[in-house]
Amino acid sequence: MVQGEIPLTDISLDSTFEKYELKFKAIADKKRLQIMNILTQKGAMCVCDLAPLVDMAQSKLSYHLKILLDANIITKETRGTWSYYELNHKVLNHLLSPELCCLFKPTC
Amino acid sequence: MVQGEIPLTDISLDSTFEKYELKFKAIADKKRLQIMNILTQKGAMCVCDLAPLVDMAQSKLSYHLKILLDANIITKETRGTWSYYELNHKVLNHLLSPELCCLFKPTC
DNA sequence: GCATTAAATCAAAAAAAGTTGATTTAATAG
DNA sequence: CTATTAAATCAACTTTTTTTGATTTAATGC
Repeated sequence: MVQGEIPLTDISLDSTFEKYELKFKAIADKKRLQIMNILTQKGAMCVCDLAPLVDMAQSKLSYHLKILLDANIITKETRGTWSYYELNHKVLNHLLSPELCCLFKPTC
Repeated sequence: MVQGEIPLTDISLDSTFEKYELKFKAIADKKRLQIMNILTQKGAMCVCDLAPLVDMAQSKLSYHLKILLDANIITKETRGTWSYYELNHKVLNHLLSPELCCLFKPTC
């Protein structure tokens, strides 16, 4: 492509699509939606307390939490030996319809 | 599990999560988001006209369109030898935030 | 009928995502 | 310092998804 003809709009759309691919991939999983739902009910939780609730081995759960964390769907706060994970409502509200967001609000 | 102790709520949540897994998986892909964006601009399109725009072989494009169609993100109407695909705005509006839906509206 | 075009489908291969059990890192308590 | 617990990471493996090129199905025009 000749200089000066770079389609700036397409490039930014492309990185927009990449951004949402990451986020939608993170929530495009039954188990991760279940994790999100439990975090909705319980607020912040550590891996060791979450594992029995979702019936997952620790390493598997850490793997799924990392995917949600990398997509900014959840946040992490480490206190001592524990890591507490929590839903990132701001990002979810930006992403999902109000109707769907209700799935991730304790009051709905 | 003993009869009568079936957790109805969890079962329905489970099928809810499965439903959204399918839908989010469909849109959790850069190429499919690009297809959706082009359908936003152009309205209904047939495979043969869409293929060069997204720079994809016919079989590959048909594969991705089928995934979007199965998730009800797009609709299909066959006229003669042609199949016209179109965005399903109703489903998208239910799924995505108004902010995000703008990505898939020609007027935004 | 035959040739042409559109699009779906198929099977094999490649790539990506998820699972498993073990190991590592790091904080805490004794 | 040692033992214990929490959680991340790793490597091998399995499963799922995507890609590719070829084939099939079906509609149209001659």
